Amino acid sequence: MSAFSERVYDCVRRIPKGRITNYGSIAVLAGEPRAARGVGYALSHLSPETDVPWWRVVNRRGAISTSRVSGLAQRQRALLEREGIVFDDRGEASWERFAWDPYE
DNA sequence: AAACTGACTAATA
DNA sequence: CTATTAGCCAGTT
Repeated sequence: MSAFSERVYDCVRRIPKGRITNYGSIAVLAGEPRAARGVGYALSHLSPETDVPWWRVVNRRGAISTSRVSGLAQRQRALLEREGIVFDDRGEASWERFAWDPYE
């Protein structure tokens, strides 16, 4: 496991319940501001029993980015709604309202 | 070492 | 608004 992935997982673990963030922010916190894709790749290889709340990470629009994996998007949305996140008609969450501020 | 892939973004048309 | 292009990084082949 690379140091970058370790930092990514550590940052994701810091996301409070009921909040969401995007891949780019995680990349910044991990020390690589342009590694959004790397973040996505790292999260896609997590073990089923991991303690990392990967479902709190969505794309820049506040929508589920796991569309490419069958069934996963639906599961992620269910997990988020279970924590209080609300999705609109377009399947997007209110970024202004649920975004995680790492400095709080 | 080079080419490919992928749960990304920003800029452009 | 959507579609396309091009950059970006990590990990695999």
